[in-house]
Amino acid sequence: MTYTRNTLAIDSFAALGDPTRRAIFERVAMKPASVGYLAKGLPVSRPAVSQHLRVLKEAGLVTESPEGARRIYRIDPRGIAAMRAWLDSHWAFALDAFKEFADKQDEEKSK
Amino acid sequence: MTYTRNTLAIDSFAALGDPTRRAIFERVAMKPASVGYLAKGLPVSRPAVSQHLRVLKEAGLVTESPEGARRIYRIDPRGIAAMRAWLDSHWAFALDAFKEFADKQDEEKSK
DNA sequence: TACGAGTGTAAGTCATAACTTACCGTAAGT
DNA sequence: ACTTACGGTAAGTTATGACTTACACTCGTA
Repeated sequence: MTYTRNTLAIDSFAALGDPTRRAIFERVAMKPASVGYLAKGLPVSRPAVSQHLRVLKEAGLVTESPEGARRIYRIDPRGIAAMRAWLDSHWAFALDAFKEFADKQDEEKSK
Repeated sequence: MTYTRNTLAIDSFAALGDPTRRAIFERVAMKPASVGYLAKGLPVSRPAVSQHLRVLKEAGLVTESPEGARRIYRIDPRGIAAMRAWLDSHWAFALDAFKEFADKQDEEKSK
């Protein structure tokens, strides 16, 4: 069952929902890194990191660029941009709706 | 294994990673609604919706307020705010890092 | 107080996905 | 060419979580 389109933002949420992937993403965001380097600092095997990086790549959150025998992973602005856009589309509305509700609550109390 | 704190933003990503929960959240964001009302518009049972709402509530994405026999769910700005903050903390850096990398790529090519 | 509407929770099932080990390909150095 | 470093993929295991049905609770109304 699919409820909506906008696959980039969607996949990004699912991708960052996993704690291991979020840890990998944060490390890559701090500094571009290879698979082996990332695996050394994490409690999972190298193939696991490799698999997570593929998911992050497909979600538009990181990019891969061969550098000799290694492959350096870097942060990709597209995924973050898509998520920001999705959040912003709800943000203003969320504030309005909540404020209106809060105001009504106050009216109830002061009756 | 837990990698980091900031549980609100973290739980929010995991919560919105599920397509059914994202659908529920989007509907609640558009208009406050009861559990039964939401269930009628979705391909899952009412208890399933109830369980999803609990996850969304614990992630700070919705609030619950009894209204007679019903419980009305509304959007909660805190979850979205936490996610925006998390994203923004990576956003500027992502752009910088990516731009720098792109520039280097250009230098390589023009050698 | 009895009843119907609305909802949360418990328990169990099943699909998904996160992880492991084993294997194979590719690039650089001797 | 051989070897070593690096990393993706396959296959299998296991834990997680999304879903169902059954049950219990609360609130308003007759």
